[in-house]
Amino acid sequence: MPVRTITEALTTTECAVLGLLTRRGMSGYDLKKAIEGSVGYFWGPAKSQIYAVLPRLVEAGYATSRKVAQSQRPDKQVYRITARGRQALKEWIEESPTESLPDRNPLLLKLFFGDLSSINVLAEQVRERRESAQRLKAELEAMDAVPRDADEDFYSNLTRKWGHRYADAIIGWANEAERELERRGER
Amino acid sequence: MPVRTITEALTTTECAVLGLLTRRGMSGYDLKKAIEGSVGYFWGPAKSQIYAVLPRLVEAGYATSRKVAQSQRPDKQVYRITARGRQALKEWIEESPTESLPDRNPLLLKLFFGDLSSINVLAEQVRERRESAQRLKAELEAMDAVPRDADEDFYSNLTRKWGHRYADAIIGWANEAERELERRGER
DNA sequence: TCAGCCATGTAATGGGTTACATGATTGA
DNA sequence: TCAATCATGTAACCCATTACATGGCTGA
Repeated sequence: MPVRTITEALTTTECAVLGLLTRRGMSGYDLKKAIEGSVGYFWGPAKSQIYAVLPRLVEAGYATSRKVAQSQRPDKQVYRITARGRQALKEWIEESPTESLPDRNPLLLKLFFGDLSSINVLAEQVRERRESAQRLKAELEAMDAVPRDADEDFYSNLTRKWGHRYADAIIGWANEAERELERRGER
Repeated sequence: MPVRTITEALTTTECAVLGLLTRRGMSGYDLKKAIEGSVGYFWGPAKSQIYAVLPRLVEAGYATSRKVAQSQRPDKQVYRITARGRQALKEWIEESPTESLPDRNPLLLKLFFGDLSSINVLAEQVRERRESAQRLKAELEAMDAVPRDADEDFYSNLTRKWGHRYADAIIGWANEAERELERRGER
Protein backbone atom coordinates (compact mmCIF):
# COMPACT_ATOMS: atom_id res chain seq x y z
CA MET A 1 0.00 0.00 0.00
CA PRO A 2 1.56 3.29 -1.09
CA VAL A 3 1.96 6.02 1.45
CA ARG A 4 -0.73 8.60 0.98
CA THR A 5 1.07 11.88 0.81
CA ILE A 6 -0.71 14.95 1.96
CA THR A 7 -1.11 17.13 -1.09
CA GLU A 8 -1.79 20.42 0.64
CA ALA A 9 1.07 22.78 0.05
CA LEU A 10 3.21 23.89 2.93
CA THR A 11 3.07 27.51 3.95
CA THR A 12 6.32 29.41 3.93
CA THR A 13 6.31 29.67 7.71
CA GLU A 14 5.92 25.91 7.97
CA CYS A 15 8.94 25.54 5.70
CA ALA A 16 10.98 27.97 7.74
CA VAL A 17 10.21 25.95 10.86
CA LEU A 18 10.89 22.62 9.15
CA GLY A 19 14.14 23.97 7.82
CA LEU A 20 15.38 24.95 11.23
CA LEU A 21 14.29 21.61 12.64
CA THR A 22 16.68 19.92 10.19
CA ARG A 23 19.48 21.36 12.29
CA ARG A 24 18.31 20.19 15.70
CA GLY A 25 15.23 19.38 17.74
CA MET A 26 13.68 22.48 19.21
CA SER A 27 10.75 23.83 21.18
CA GLY A 28 8.59 26.70 19.98
CA TYR A 29 10.56 28.99 22.17
CA ASP A 30 13.86 27.73 20.78
CA LEU A 31 12.55 28.18 17.25
CA LYS A 32 11.63 31.79 17.87
CA LYS A 33 15.18 32.46 19.05
CA ALA A 34 16.71 30.45 16.22
CA ILE A 35 14.70 32.38 13.65
CA GLU A 36 15.80 35.71 15.06
CA GLY A 37 19.43 34.70 14.73
CA SER A 38 19.23 33.21 11.25
CA VAL A 39 16.37 33.77 8.80
CA GLY A 40 14.68 36.48 10.84
CA TYR A 41 15.73 39.32 8.59
CA PHE A 42 13.81 37.89 5.65
CA TRP A 43 11.25 35.64 7.34
CA GLY A 44 10.13 36.49 10.85
CA PRO A 45 6.75 35.07 11.96
CA ALA A 46 5.11 36.04 15.23
CA LYS A 47 5.65 33.57 18.02
CA SER A 48 1.97 32.72 18.15
CA GLN A 49 2.27 31.67 14.55
CA ILE A 50 5.14 29.35 15.36
CA TYR A 51 3.10 27.71 18.09
CA ALA A 52 0.19 27.39 15.67
CA VAL A 53 2.32 25.78 12.98
CA LEU A 54 4.01 23.13 15.10
CA PRO A 55 0.98 20.92 15.90
CA ARG A 56 0.01 21.12 12.23
CA LEU A 57 3.38 19.73 11.22
CA VAL A 58 2.99 16.86 13.68
CA GLU A 59 -0.48 16.09 12.38
CA ALA A 60 0.82 16.01 8.81
CA GLY A 61 3.55 13.59 9.84
CA TYR A 62 6.31 16.07 9.14
CA ALA A 63 7.45 16.36 12.72
CA THR A 64 7.19 14.56 16.05
CA SER A 65 6.89 16.12 19.46
CA ARG A 66 8.15 14.91 22.77
CA LYS A 67 7.48 16.41 26.15
CA VAL A 68 10.64 17.23 28.02
CA ALA A 69 10.31 17.84 31.73
CA GLN A 70 12.68 20.40 33.17
CA SER A 71 13.58 20.93 36.79
CA GLN A 72 14.33 24.62 36.87
CA ARG A 73 12.14 25.67 33.94
CA PRO A 74 8.61 24.92 32.75
CA ASP A 75 8.24 21.74 30.74
CA LYS A 76 8.64 22.04 27.03
CA GLN A 77 7.60 20.30 23.84
CA VAL A 78 10.59 19.45 21.70
CA TYR A 79 9.89 18.96 18.02
CA ARG A 80 11.89 16.89 15.57
CA ILE A 81 11.58 16.70 11.81
CA THR A 82 10.69 13.32 10.28
CA ALA A 83 11.94 11.77 7.04
CA ARG A 84 8.69 12.77 5.39
CA GLY A 85 9.08 16.29 6.69
CA ARG A 86 12.52 16.45 5.16
CA GLN A 87 11.12 15.19 1.87
CA ALA A 88 8.27 17.72 1.90
CA LEU A 89 10.72 20.51 2.58
CA LYS A 90 12.93 19.39 -0.27
CA GLU A 91 9.95 19.37 -2.62
CA TRP A 92 9.01 22.86 -1.53
CA ILE A 93 12.51 24.11 -2.21
CA GLU A 94 12.49 22.57 -5.65
CA GLU A 95 9.07 23.62 -6.79
CA SER A 96 9.48 26.25 -9.39
CA PRO A 97 8.91 29.05 -9.87
CA THR A 98 9.10 30.58 -6.43
CA GLU A 99 6.12 32.82 -6.03
CA SER A 100 7.70 36.13 -5.26
CA LEU A 101 5.67 38.11 -2.78
CA PRO A 102 4.54 41.47 -4.08
CA ASP A 103 6.55 44.26 -2.57
CA ARG A 104 4.72 46.25 0.05
CA ASN A 105 6.24 49.55 0.94
CA PRO A 106 4.12 52.08 2.86
CA LEU A 107 6.96 54.60 3.03
CA LEU A 108 7.10 54.82 -0.75
CA LEU A 109 3.36 55.33 -0.78
CA LYS A 110 3.68 58.25 1.61
CA LEU A 111 6.41 59.70 -0.53
CA PHE A 112 4.46 59.16 -3.72
CA PHE A 113 1.69 61.34 -2.34
CA GLY A 114 4.22 63.62 -0.69
CA ASP A 115 2.83 66.84 -2.11
CA LEU A 116 0.03 66.57 0.44
CA SER A 117 2.53 67.03 3.25
CA SER A 118 5.69 68.93 4.06
CA ILE A 119 9.25 68.27 3.11
CA ASN A 120 10.43 68.10 6.70
CA VAL A 121 7.96 65.40 7.63
CA LEU A 122 8.96 63.32 4.64
CA ALA A 123 12.68 63.81 5.17
CA GLU A 124 12.25 62.60 8.73
CA GLN A 125 10.48 59.46 7.55
CA VAL A 126 13.20 58.75 5.02
CA ARG A 127 15.81 59.26 7.72
CA GLU A 128 14.09 56.72 9.97
CA ARG A 129 14.09 54.26 7.14
CA ARG A 130 17.76 54.79 6.50
CA GLU A 131 18.53 54.26 10.16
CA SER A 132 16.61 51.01 10.27
CA ALA A 133 18.57 49.81 7.23
CA GLN A 134 21.77 50.79 9.01
CA ARG A 135 20.71 48.76 12.03
CA LEU A 136 20.10 45.78 9.75
CA LYS A 137 23.54 46.31 8.27
CA ALA A 138 25.10 46.26 11.71
CA GLU A 139 23.27 43.05 12.58
CA LEU A 140 24.49 41.42 9.38
CA GLU A 141 28.03 42.51 10.09
CA ALA A 142 27.79 40.95 13.52
CA MET A 143 26.62 37.72 11.89
CA ASP A 144 29.48 37.91 9.38
CA ALA A 145 31.95 38.16 12.24
CA VAL A 146 30.87 34.87 13.78
CA PRO A 147 33.52 32.36 12.73
CA ARG A 148 32.07 29.42 10.85
CA ASP A 149 33.11 26.61 8.63
CA ALA A 150 33.27 28.23 5.18
CA ASP A 151 31.81 25.23 3.42
CA GLU A 152 28.90 24.57 5.70
CA ASP A 153 28.11 28.25 5.71
CA PHE A 154 27.94 28.70 1.96
CA TYR A 155 24.19 29.24 1.78
CA SER A 156 23.82 31.47 4.78
CA ASN A 157 26.61 33.57 3.30
CA LEU A 158 24.61 33.94 0.10
CA THR A 159 21.52 35.10 1.92
CA ARG A 160 23.54 37.44 4.09
CA LYS A 161 25.03 38.95 0.96
CA TRP A 162 21.53 39.67 -0.23
CA GLY A 163 20.90 41.41 3.08
CA HIS A 164 23.93 43.61 2.58
CA ARG A 165 22.98 44.55 -0.96
CA TYR A 166 19.43 45.26 0.11
CA ALA A 167 20.48 47.42 3.04
CA ASP A 168 23.00 49.26 0.88
CA ALA A 169 20.32 49.94 -1.71
CA ILE A 170 18.04 51.45 0.91
CA ILE A 171 20.81 53.50 2.49
CA GLY A 172 22.03 54.80 -0.85
CA TRP A 173 18.54 55.67 -1.96
CA ALA A 174 17.68 57.32 1.34
CA ASN A 175 20.79 59.48 1.22
CA GLU A 176 19.92 60.60 -2.26
CA ALA A 177 16.31 61.24 -1.31
CA GLU A 178 17.34 63.24 1.74
CA ARG A 179 19.63 65.40 -0.39
CA GLU A 180 16.96 65.98 -2.98
CA LEU A 181 14.33 66.82 -0.40
CA GLU A 182 16.71 69.30 1.18
CA ARG A 183 17.43 70.94 -2.14
CA ARG A 184 13.74 71.15 -2.88
CA GLY A 185 13.16 72.75 0.51
CA GLU A 186 15.65 75.49 -0.28
CA ARG A 187 13.84 76.65 -3.38
CA MET B 1 -21.01 70.42 17.86
CA PRO B 2 -17.59 69.19 16.86
CA VAL B 3 -17.30 66.81 13.98
CA ARG B 4 -16.83 63.31 15.29
CA THR B 5 -13.78 62.02 13.54
CA ILE B 6 -13.50 58.31 13.02
CA THR B 7 -10.49 57.25 15.02
CA GLU B 8 -9.90 53.92 13.37
CA ALA B 9 -6.68 53.99 11.45
CA LEU B 10 -6.70 53.73 7.70
CA THR B 11 -5.24 50.64 6.13
CA THR B 12 -2.44 51.14 3.67
CA THR B 13 -4.62 50.02 0.79
CA GLU B 14 -7.23 52.60 1.78
CA CYS B 15 -4.51 55.23 1.69
CA ALA B 16 -3.29 54.10 -1.70
CA VAL B 17 -6.82 54.42 -3.05
CA LEU B 18 -7.40 57.78 -1.36
CA GLY B 19 -4.12 59.02 -2.72
CA LEU B 20 -5.01 58.20 -6.28
CA LEU B 21 -8.43 59.75 -5.82
CA THR B 22 -6.72 63.07 -5.04
CA ARG B 23 -5.73 63.12 -8.71
CA ARG B 24 -9.15 62.51 -10.24
CA GLY B 25 -12.47 60.79 -9.64
CA MET B 26 -12.30 57.12 -10.55
CA SER B 27 -14.21 53.86 -10.57
CA GLY B 28 -12.86 50.66 -9.04
CA TYR B 29 -11.81 49.57 -12.47
CA ASP B 30 -10.04 52.85 -13.15
CA LEU B 31 -8.27 52.57 -9.83
CA LYS B 32 -6.97 49.12 -10.60
CA LYS B 33 -5.48 50.45 -13.84
CA ALA B 34 -4.15 53.58 -12.18
CA ILE B 35 -2.43 51.53 -9.50
CA GLU B 36 -0.75 49.30 -12.06
CA GLY B 37 0.70 52.32 -13.80
CA SER B 38 1.85 54.20 -10.72
CA VAL B 39 2.25 52.65 -7.27
CA GLY B 40 1.72 49.08 -8.42
CA TYR B 41 5.36 48.07 -8.09
CA PHE B 42 5.36 48.73 -4.38
CA TRP B 43 1.68 48.50 -3.48
CA GLY B 44 -0.58 46.36 -5.61
CA PRO B 45 -3.82 45.15 -3.99
CA ALA B 46 -6.11 42.62 -5.67
CA LYS B 47 -9.05 44.16 -7.48
CA SER B 48 -11.52 42.58 -5.09
CA GLN B 49 -9.75 44.42 -2.32
CA ILE B 50 -10.16 47.72 -4.13
CA TYR B 51 -13.88 47.07 -4.50
CA ALA B 52 -14.05 46.16 -0.82
CA VAL B 53 -12.27 49.31 0.28
CA LEU B 54 -14.30 51.84 -1.69
CA PRO B 55 -17.65 51.49 0.15
CA ARG B 56 -15.75 51.64 3.42
CA LEU B 57 -14.23 54.97 2.43
CA VAL B 58 -17.67 56.32 1.56
CA GLU B 59 -19.08 55.14 4.87
CA ALA B 60 -16.26 56.86 6.74
CA GLY B 61 -16.96 60.10 4.90
CA TYR B 62 -13.63 60.05 3.10
CA ALA B 63 -15.12 59.63 -0.35
CA THR B 64 -18.38 60.04 -2.22
CA SER B 65 -19.72 57.85 -4.95
CA ARG B 66 -21.85 58.73 -7.91
CA LYS B 67 -23.39 56.37 -10.40
CA VAL B 68 -22.45 57.18 -13.96
CA ALA B 69 -24.57 55.64 -16.68
CA GLN B 70 -22.70 54.75 -19.84
CA SER B 71 -24.18 54.01 -23.23
CA GLN B 72 -21.62 51.65 -24.69
CA ARG B 73 -20.30 50.26 -21.41
CA PRO B 74 -21.79 48.98 -18.17
CA ASP B 75 -22.66 51.66 -15.65
CA LYS B 76 -19.98 52.55 -13.19
CA GLN B 77 -19.57 54.03 -9.74
CA VAL B 78 -17.24 56.98 -9.77
CA TYR B 79 -15.60 57.81 -6.45
CA ARG B 80 -14.29 61.18 -5.35
CA ILE B 81 -12.23 62.07 -2.31
CA THR B 82 -13.76 64.47 0.23
CA ALA B 83 -12.03 67.19 2.24
CA ARG B 84 -12.08 64.87 5.24
CA GLY B 85 -10.58 62.11 3.16
CA ARG B 86 -7.79 64.43 2.15
CA GLN B 87 -7.21 65.35 5.77
CA ALA B 88 -7.16 61.71 6.88
CA LEU B 89 -4.67 60.88 4.16
CA LYS B 90 -2.44 63.76 5.19
CA GLU B 91 -2.51 62.58 8.79
CA TRP B 92 -1.58 59.08 7.71
CA ILE B 93 1.37 60.40 5.73
CA GLU B 94 2.57 62.40 8.67
CA GLU B 95 2.16 59.83 11.39
CA SER B 96 5.57 58.72 12.43
CA PRO B 97 7.26 56.35 12.43
CA THR B 98 6.13 54.47 9.38
CA GLU B 99 5.70 50.88 10.40
CA SER B 100 8.01 49.11 8.04
CA LEU B 101 6.64 45.78 6.97
CA PRO B 102 8.90 42.85 7.79
CA ASP B 103 10.64 41.55 4.70
CA ARG B 104 9.27 38.30 3.40
CA ASN B 105 11.46 36.48 0.96
CA PRO B 106 10.70 32.80 0.24
CA LEU B 107 13.55 32.53 -2.26
CA LEU B 108 16.09 33.37 0.40
CA LEU B 109 14.52 30.77 2.63
CA LYS B 110 14.95 28.14 -0.07
CA LEU B 111 18.53 29.20 -0.52
CA PHE B 112 19.21 29.23 3.20
CA PHE B 113 18.25 25.57 3.36
CA GLY B 114 19.87 24.95 0.01
CA ASP B 115 21.97 21.99 1.14
CA LEU B 116 18.80 19.89 1.05
CA SER B 117 18.60 20.35 -2.70
CA SER B 118 20.85 20.56 -5.74
CA ILE B 119 22.86 23.46 -7.08
CA ASN B 120 21.12 23.41 -10.45
CA VAL B 121 17.68 23.76 -8.96
CA LEU B 122 18.79 26.67 -6.82
CA ALA B 123 20.63 28.40 -9.66
CA GLU B 124 17.49 28.19 -11.76
CA GLN B 125 15.44 29.81 -9.00
CA VAL B 126 17.96 32.60 -8.65
CA ARG B 127 17.91 33.11 -12.40
CA GLU B 128 14.12 33.46 -12.38
CA ARG B 129 14.40 36.04 -9.66
CA ARG B 130 16.97 37.99 -11.60
CA GLU B 131 14.78 37.94 -14.67
CA SER B 132 11.79 39.24 -12.75
CA ALA B 133 13.95 42.07 -11.42
CA GLN B 134 15.05 42.82 -14.95
CA ARG B 135 11.42 43.00 -16.05
CA LEU B 136 10.75 45.45 -13.23
CA LYS B 137 13.71 47.47 -14.38
CA ALA B 138 12.34 47.60 -17.92
CA GLU B 139 8.95 48.73 -16.61
CA LEU B 140 10.58 51.48 -14.61
CA GLU B 141 12.58 52.61 -17.61
CA ALA B 142 9.39 52.80 -19.62
CA MET B 143 7.89 54.98 -16.87
CA ASP B 144 11.00 57.15 -16.84
CA ALA B 145 10.64 57.75 -20.54
CA VAL B 146 7.16 59.23 -20.21
CA PRO B 147 7.67 62.98 -20.46
CA ARG B 148 6.34 64.81 -17.45
CA ASP B 149 6.57 68.11 -15.73
CA ALA B 150 9.76 67.83 -13.66
CA ASP B 151 8.33 69.69 -10.72
CA GLU B 152 5.03 67.90 -10.46
CA ASP B 153 6.84 64.61 -10.86
CA PHE B 154 9.35 65.09 -8.09
CA TYR B 155 7.88 62.48 -5.75
CA SER B 156 7.16 59.81 -8.32
CA ASN B 157 10.75 60.25 -9.46
CA LEU B 158 11.94 59.56 -5.94
CA THR B 159 9.93 56.38 -5.65
CA ARG B 160 11.02 55.25 -9.10
CA LYS B 161 14.61 55.78 -8.07
CA TRP B 162 14.01 53.42 -5.19
CA GLY B 163 12.66 50.92 -7.70
CA HIS B 164 15.84 51.16 -9.75
CA ARG B 165 18.11 50.75 -6.76
CA TYR B 166 16.07 47.83 -5.52
CA ALA B 167 16.07 46.08 -8.90
CA ASP B 168 19.80 46.73 -9.30
CA ALA B 169 20.46 45.24 -5.88
CA ILE B 170 18.59 42.07 -6.79
CA ILE B 171 20.24 41.79 -10.20
CA GLY B 172 23.70 42.35 -8.79
CA TRP B 173 23.16 39.88 -6.00
CA ALA B 174 21.66 37.28 -8.33
CA ASN B 175 24.61 37.54 -10.71
CA GLU B 176 27.01 37.01 -7.85
CA ALA B 177 24.96 34.14 -6.49
CA GLU B 178 24.79 32.46 -9.88
CA ARG B 179 28.56 32.72 -10.24
CA GLU B 180 29.17 31.32 -6.79
CA LEU B 181 26.75 28.46 -7.28
CA GLU B 182 28.45 27.60 -10.54
CA ARG B 183 31.86 27.60 -8.91
CA ARG B 184 30.58 25.41 -6.13
CA GLY B 185 29.12 23.01 -8.68
CA GLU B 186 32.53 22.63 -10.31
CA ARG B 187 34.22 21.40 -7.19
C1' DT C 1 -15.48 33.74 -34.21
C1' DC C 2 -13.20 34.33 -30.28
C1' DA C 3 -10.15 36.50 -27.25
C1' DG C 4 -9.91 40.37 -24.53
C1' DC C 5 -11.43 44.46 -22.50
C1' DC C 6 -15.01 46.98 -19.80
C1' DA C 7 -17.19 46.70 -15.30
C1' DT C 8 -18.72 45.03 -10.71
C1' DG C 9 -18.94 42.35 -7.44
C1' DT C 10 -19.53 37.77 -4.00
C1' DA C 11 -17.72 33.60 -1.64
C1' DA C 12 -14.62 31.00 0.64
C1' DT C 13 -10.65 30.80 2.86
C1' DG C 14 -6.57 31.74 5.50
C1' DG C 15 -2.26 33.20 7.08
C1' DG C 16 -0.86 36.23 10.15
C1' DT C 17 -0.90 39.94 13.73
C1' DT C 18 -1.48 42.00 18.39
C1' DA C 19 -3.10 41.51 22.89
C1' DC C 20 -4.17 38.70 26.71
C1' DA C 21 -3.04 35.15 30.19
C1' DT C 22 -0.06 32.49 33.47
C1' DG C 23 3.68 31.65 36.47
C1' DA C 24 8.29 30.22 38.08
C1' DT C 25 13.25 31.54 38.15
C1' DT C 26 17.35 34.38 37.89
C1' DG C 27 20.37 38.11 38.31
C1' DA C 28 21.34 43.12 38.72
C1' DT D 1 12.80 44.45 44.32
C1' DC D 2 11.97 44.39 39.80
C1' DA D 3 12.81 43.46 35.18
C1' DA D 4 13.96 39.89 32.18
C1' DT D 5 13.98 35.24 30.71
C1' DC D 6 11.95 30.73 30.20
C1' DA D 7 7.84 28.61 28.32
C1' DT D 8 3.24 27.87 26.19
C1' DG D 9 -0.50 29.00 24.53
C1' DT D 10 -5.63 31.33 23.47
C1' DA D 11 -8.68 34.99 21.59
C1' DA D 12 -10.02 38.28 18.59
C1' DC D 13 -9.51 40.09 14.50
C1' DC D 14 -8.61 41.30 9.67
C1' DC D 15 -6.44 42.26 5.57
C1' DA D 16 -6.01 40.08 1.64
C1' DT D 17 -6.01 36.45 -1.76
C1' DT D 18 -7.94 33.29 -5.32
C1' DA D 19 -11.86 31.60 -7.56
C1' DC D 20 -16.40 32.23 -9.11
C1' DA D 21 -20.06 34.77 -11.55
C1' DT D 22 -22.14 37.80 -15.14
C1' DG D 23 -22.61 39.98 -19.53
C1' DG D 24 -22.14 43.38 -23.25
C1' DC D 25 -18.88 45.34 -26.58
C1' DT D 26 -14.75 45.61 -29.73
C1' DG D 27 -11.36 44.48 -32.88
C1' DA D 28 -8.22 41.12 -35.10
